[in-house]
Amino acid sequence: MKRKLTLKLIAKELDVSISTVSKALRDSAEISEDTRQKIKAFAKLYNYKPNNIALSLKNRKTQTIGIIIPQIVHHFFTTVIRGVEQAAREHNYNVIITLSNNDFDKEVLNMELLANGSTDGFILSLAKETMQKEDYHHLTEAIDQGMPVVMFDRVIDQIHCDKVVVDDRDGARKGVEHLIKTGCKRIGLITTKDYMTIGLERTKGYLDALKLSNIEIDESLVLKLDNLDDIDDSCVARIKHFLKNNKVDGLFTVNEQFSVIAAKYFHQMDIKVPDDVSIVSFSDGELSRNFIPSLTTVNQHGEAMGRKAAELLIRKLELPEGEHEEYITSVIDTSLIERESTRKIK
Amino acid sequence: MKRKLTLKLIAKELDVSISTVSKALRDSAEISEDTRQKIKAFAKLYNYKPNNIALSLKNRKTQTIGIIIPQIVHHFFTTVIRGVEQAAREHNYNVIITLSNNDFDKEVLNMELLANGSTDGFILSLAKETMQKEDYHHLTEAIDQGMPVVMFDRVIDQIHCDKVVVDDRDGARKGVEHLIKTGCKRIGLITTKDYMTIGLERTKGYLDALKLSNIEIDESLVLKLDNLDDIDDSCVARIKHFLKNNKVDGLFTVNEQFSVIAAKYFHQMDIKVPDDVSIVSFSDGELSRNFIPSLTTVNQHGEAMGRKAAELLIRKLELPEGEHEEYITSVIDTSLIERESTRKIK
DNA sequence: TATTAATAATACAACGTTTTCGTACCCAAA
DNA sequence: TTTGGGTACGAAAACGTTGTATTATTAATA
Repeated sequence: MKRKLTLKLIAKELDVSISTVSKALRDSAEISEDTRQKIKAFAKLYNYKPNNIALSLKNRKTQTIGIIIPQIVHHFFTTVIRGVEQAAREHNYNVIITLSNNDFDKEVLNMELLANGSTDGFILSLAKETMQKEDYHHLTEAIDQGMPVVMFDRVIDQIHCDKVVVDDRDGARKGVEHLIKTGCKRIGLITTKDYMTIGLERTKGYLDALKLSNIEIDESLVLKLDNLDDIDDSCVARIKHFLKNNKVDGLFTVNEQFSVIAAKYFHQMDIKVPDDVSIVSFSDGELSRNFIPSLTTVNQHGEAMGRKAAELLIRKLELPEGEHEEYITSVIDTSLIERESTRKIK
Repeated sequence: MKRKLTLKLIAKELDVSISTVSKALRDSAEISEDTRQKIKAFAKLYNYKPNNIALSLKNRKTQTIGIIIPQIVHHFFTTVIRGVEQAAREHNYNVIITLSNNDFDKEVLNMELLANGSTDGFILSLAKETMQKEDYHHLTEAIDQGMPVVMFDRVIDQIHCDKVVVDDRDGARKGVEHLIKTGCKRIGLITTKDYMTIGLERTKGYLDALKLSNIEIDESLVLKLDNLDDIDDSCVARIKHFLKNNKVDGLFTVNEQFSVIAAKYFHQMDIKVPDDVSIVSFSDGELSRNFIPSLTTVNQHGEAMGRKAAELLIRKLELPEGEHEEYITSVIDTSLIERESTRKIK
């Protein structure tokens, strides 16, 4: 490991003081044209770059915002990140990302890493395990310490901070209503256990849609699974079992994966999509787009969420010291993307 | 923004010196049991956490390693990240990620962010645009400055640093040989333009396999596309056009997406996979696994790559000051995952 | 010639740590 | 009473910056 070039080193080399070097490089008028040029030339030659760590310490500001997300494979999170990065760039902030892998301990660790100096604030979506445990001490701690936090997507009410959520309930309603409009009568739902708030909300939307169309609710058509991110064999088995025992002509699932598993099952059983059964899933991703048939989905506008989250965060960051604003929960709308897994509306 | 608790604040509050607080918190024997307890209790109560920035500055070490990757949606990169994180954790390093989005400027920006203090070293895979431009000044600069760098996957020879690559050529050979073994005679290749080294290497592997089996090489069966990550309509059109004009009974593609596009076309044309045409793609991901039929792929062992990259980096980081070791290029093997898009070997 | 004003540079403190070195105090041994 | 040596703490430097205050030098004015 070589030693990096510092102001001190330059100063010594050119036989001037550190302050002189610093000022010359920042084009201060205090320094004579001569010395300034000399110093700048030297710095350029040896490629001097100020040390960010020192700057952060001095300014008590890092100009970076952190993102903590459970998983990165999801197309949705990718779009969120893009949104955050756009907004960040516009306001001259950098972005770094850490993954919790849906693991509680890792989430805590990452938060501590980001909260203890590396970032000015962060944006996070909770790990599944965290929601299961209902242990939010790391969050409240960070917030109490004055670290601005914005939660998105997987949000919980008990934590007081800015939030950006998608209108899960309404999105699910839209999706299910589309199934109804295209002629489905017996609509199944594959969702997650209720501790996942987004699953819960989407379930509500499903129920809303049925009620609005005066379709009787049949509890046996609802499957609540424990697993959201790591689809395993037992999960696949349960879905197949569910579909075998409950004939449906429409299916709404709270994520892509569930839909794909179902579609594979239908394909295997020679049940035609969308003729025999139509499918709509929440969350638009690569799978939905590329599947045969391509899947009709409820799109979450991740980029808009990311943007909004970053803007909320930056607004907090740039508040004058001591000032404080009310927390906002911003609701991002959804939209239906019609593809081949549903019939056309006549 | 509230002010965070510091040693100085604690010292003032308890009317001792900063040194005493620091020592007490680190359980120094110099401090009496009494004072130590008092200070620790106070720190705990108000949740004192040392400021990482200050520590980094003092120690001239951040204990974090950075990852710069072009895109995050790819399952492959996710597995690499996982590998890096595992190795990092074992050696007590943190990991932060930034995305270049295949954009040259962004790659440069991110490198500067990470190189100027935020990390002790980084692991990167080049952006497509960077390879196109062949402008590597940011890399050489960082390396010259003594920042340890490990490149993976998308690597170029001209840069001197540790590297972790997959045996692209051999992997492609394996894939194409599998097609040959299962009875394919006219095997097409969809690859990228030659500036993408990985595309080039995989093309070589394709040629190797044909030569080894004494199959004549037909240039018209090779399609070189300009686009690797952002599949657009023109890309889809070119693939369809290619497949329409060149009847093949086997197809090898350098990534999942190309295979999926081809498979969709075959489905549309009522060409059966694998009966009429078999498909093998490089890079195993979610798409391959979930497609109908699921795709036979050449798996890259991303996790192993990540691990290796992190280990190489950390080894460099922990080298005593001034010492220097030879650069290593580590080649990670591939393996074939047989699925439904190829026929069984008899 | 003495005073003032401008110019050009430097010293110093601060950001939050850790650590080395000092030092004040007390008690025992000489 | 002096010396020696623990014990318990504090002062200060260092990491790399920046900005304010200060000083030294020269030029212009009274």
